[in-house]
Formats: sequence, structure tokens, C-alpha cells
Amino acid sequence: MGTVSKALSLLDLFESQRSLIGLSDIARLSGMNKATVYRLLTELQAAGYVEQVEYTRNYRLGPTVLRLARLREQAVPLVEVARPLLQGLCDETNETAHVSVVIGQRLSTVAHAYSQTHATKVTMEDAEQLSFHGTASGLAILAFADSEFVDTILSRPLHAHTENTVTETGEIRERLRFVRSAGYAESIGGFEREVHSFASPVMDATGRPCGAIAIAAPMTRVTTTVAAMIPPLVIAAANKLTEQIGGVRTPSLNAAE
Amino acid sequence: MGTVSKALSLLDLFESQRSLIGLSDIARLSGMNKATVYRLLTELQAAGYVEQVEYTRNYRLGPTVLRLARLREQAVPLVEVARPLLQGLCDETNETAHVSVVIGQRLSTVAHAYSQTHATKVTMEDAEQLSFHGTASGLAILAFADSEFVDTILSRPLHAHTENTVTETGEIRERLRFVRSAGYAESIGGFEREVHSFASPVMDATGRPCGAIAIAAPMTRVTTTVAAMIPPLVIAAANKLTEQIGGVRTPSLNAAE
DNA sequence: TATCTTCGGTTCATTATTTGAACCATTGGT
DNA sequence: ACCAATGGTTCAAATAATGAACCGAAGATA
Repeated sequence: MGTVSKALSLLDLFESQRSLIGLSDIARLSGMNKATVYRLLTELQAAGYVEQVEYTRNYRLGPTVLRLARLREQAVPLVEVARPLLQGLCDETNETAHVSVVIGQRLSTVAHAYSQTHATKVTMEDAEQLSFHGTASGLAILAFADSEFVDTILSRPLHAHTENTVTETGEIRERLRFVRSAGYAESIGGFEREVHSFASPVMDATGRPCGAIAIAAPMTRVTTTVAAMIPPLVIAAANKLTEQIGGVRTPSLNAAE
Repeated sequence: MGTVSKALSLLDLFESQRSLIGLSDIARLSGMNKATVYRLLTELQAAGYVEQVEYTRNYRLGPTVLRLARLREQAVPLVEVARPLLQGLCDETNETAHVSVVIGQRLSTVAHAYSQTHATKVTMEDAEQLSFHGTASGLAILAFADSEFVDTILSRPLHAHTENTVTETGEIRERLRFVRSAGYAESIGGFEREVHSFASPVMDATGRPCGAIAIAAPMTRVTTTVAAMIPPLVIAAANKLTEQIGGVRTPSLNAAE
């Protein structure tokens, strides 16, 4: 791993629940030498990727990431395009809708919309980082990904987030076959207890899944009626997003339409 | 300059008008050796900061920046908080509103809102990167920044963007005094011909200006009535933004209220 | 008040990484 | 058939990263 990768890996230490970190903590968390971390942080800070809060001298992500995100959105306007689609899904279902994207071997939520009608709803802040095997979004992506990618993901230890998480690779692959034919994936409490979610993949220009659009509802609200109504909506939204970012749907997904 | 800074500087080559760049171009633009650039890009790509488009093998910014921007917004929700304020300004003035932030020694627009009522309006896409001496936003920030920062900015060669750009440091400093007392800055065609803009600074938790909120209008629409109506609105919006991100207004700005 | 620990930050000789000229294979234009 | 680009690769030489030990300051403990 080169120096650049080491520096960038420091940025991954920042999470929703841990937005401010001190030098020594960063050294501990990363397993690197304090002097090394300090030098790397100094470089990251000079470029605005992190900044130090005045008094505590803790570090947090800096404003440069906003600038870059804006440029990325100008090139590939995923979030901007997704926002109205999410709002639409939200209005139609009165449940939480979100979009997640594949980043390397991780799955990260980049936009969401909440319904106003229910007092209880699935919140997203705590679950920015999703697992592939435990979530509807992850399964939707795996179902249409290269077998090489699927193998990589499934060969890692699969964490049982809840007692409902499927961690047996044979059964997961079985489910992926269903997802491929149905065009959407489902997770019933597989990531968070009491959350039932539906997702459909978003494709990039090469026809590979680059993300997924999903609806997450409290399990108790998903009656058979609701469970029948949601999938077509999610599939339609995902297809629309694929289309609008210049992606191409795979033949099997077209068939599912 | 360390290796990390070099790698990060490659990301700065991506702009609105240049979102896709090939390896050789990146090498040329950065002045680095092609082999070096390739290795750095490979590391950036592995972390998702850039990605390669399938056929052309050109590089563009990757999805990781979206993830980081989301985390940054969770820690310091500037854009999210600014959006409704911008919309409000827009509705009140029927002109383009935007927020820019200081990143090192640069000024970058991170959010904007367009008015729907006028067919002609000031567009932001082409001018993501602002100058301090030529724009209302820049002047608003300089007026309340450390003298050290002001000296640094003003000691660099000041580009005359238009024939109305003030590049004489004496006169700029003169104007900054007015900005300090008025609480807002003005630029009449100093950055783009035919654009008249007004801006007020946004402060961080240490009382230093970290950005500015601005309104940009076609010069011809800024009558004396309009010119009298806009400043209080911009000042109020900037103060509200400062407050909501946990910043503190300087005494002089309170006085201007 | 005295002591201990931890903090952010710094130093510098050792070590490991980055660097770049030259090189491929491939593609697109003339 | 040729030329000039392109993205990508190699390896000895040059340079940068590394980390143990150190510093002063700030809390915590007693």
C-alpha cells in the first residue's frame, strides 16, 4: 500500500458517529505511527480534506469534499437526479427511500428521503455503510454484478447483523437467482431488526450495477398489500435513474419490466 | 510537497468544463511524469476518488467524494442548512443566490438556487472557482478575515477578470473598510461582465469568515430600488447561516444588523 | 500541591518508497 | 503503410517516508 492510500485510508476513519477524532486516536485506529499520521494529516489539511477544530485540535472532514462532490455531480448527476425520484417513492409509499452506491467493495448511502406521514420511520443516519449480503440494496446489486465481484464479496466472513441475516452463501446465491428474475431484492430484518426493505439496481454505462434504489419500512407496516405494491415502484424508479445517468439496463432487467 | 499532496493536486485538475481527462493530459496538466501520474491515479482509483470510464479510459471523479461530502454535511451541515436560505433569497429577489466557502486560498461555490421568474439569470456552473478580489463573496470574506490572510491574497498577482475589476490593492483595502462597516460587499461587473452581486460573510465557530452567501443579478436589473432592497436580505441570510452552523458573528457584524 | 498520564507536535538517522527515461503494444489519423 | 498519439510498464537511481524517542502543555489523580 502506497503512501497515498495510507493517507486516504485516514479519511475512512470518519463516520457519522465519529466525526471528530484526535491525532492519537487516528494513530490508534489506523495502526500507524503518530508521526506518520501527523504528517499525512498535515498534507490532507493543506488540501482541505480535513480541518482542525480550534480548541480541541480534533480533526474532521474539510470543505474540499463538498467542492469535489459538486464536480462529481456535474459529471454524473446521480444524487441530483435521484432526489425527485426518492421523493416520489416516498410520497407513493409513505416510507423511507434511499440510494446507495458501490464504492470499491463497500456500499454507501448517498441520498435519502423521509416520509412525513408516519411518526415512526426507518432513519438512515446510523446506517450509512451497508452490507451486501444483509440488505436489499446489496442483494439487488450482487444479483446483477460480475460473478467475480460476487465471489469476492461472498468469500469474506459474512456478519450476522440480526438473527434474520442470511449468511450461508448457498442460500444467498439461491436468492440472487430470484432477484435476477424478479428485478428487485428484499430483506426482511436482515440488516436491522424490524426493517423490511425492497431494492432494485441502478446500472452504469457499461451495464454493470453501480448502486441501488431502495425503500425501507418498519416490518409491521408491510402487509401483503404493501409488499405487492412496492416492488414495481422501486423497479420503475431504479430504471428511471439508470436511464437518466446514461446507464444501460441488462436484458434480464428489461424482461422484468 | 509530499506524495500525498501531489496525488490530491491531481484531483484539482477536474473542473466543470473538464470532467474527463486522459492519463497523458493529466501528466501534462500536472507537470508530472506519466509513470508517476499513473501510479497515483491507480491509488486514487482504488479508493474511489477517481474512476475510469470504460472505453476511452479517461478518468473522472469517483463516488467516494459523495460519501465524504455526506459525512462532512452530517458534521457541519452547511449546504443542507443553506439550501432553504438560498431558496428564500431567490424567491424574495428573483435572482440567483449562492454560497461559497473558503478552501485554503481559494473560494469555491458549493450550492446555488436559481430563480424561475426571469428568462435571463446569472448561471453558476461555469464559475465554480471565484476570486477574492473580483467578487462580492470574496470581498465580504476578506473584510472580516485576519490581516495575514488578506495580505497573502492581495500580495498575489490580481487578475483583471473584466475592465471593471479593481486590482489596485489600495483601493481594494479602501473598499474592505466600507464592507466592514456595512456588513455586505458589492461587485459591479468585477468578475463577470454584466453581473452585479451582493454578498455577506458566514462565520465559523472561531468567528472567522469561512464563506459567504451572495446574490448575483444581471446588471441592468439592479435599479436603485433593487440595490437598496438586496443588502439587508443577504446580511440576514448570512447571519442566519452563521448561527445555524454554530458560528459566531463578530461584534462589527452585530453592529451592522 | 505534587505526580502521573495523555495530549499534539517534533526530530533525525534509518529505511523503503517514489521517481522518470526508456520502453511496449495498441489505436486513430493521414 | 506510415506516423504520432494513446494507456500502461520496467528498474536502477534518487528521494521521500518512517518511527522511536523526545518535548512542553494540559488534565487527571492523589
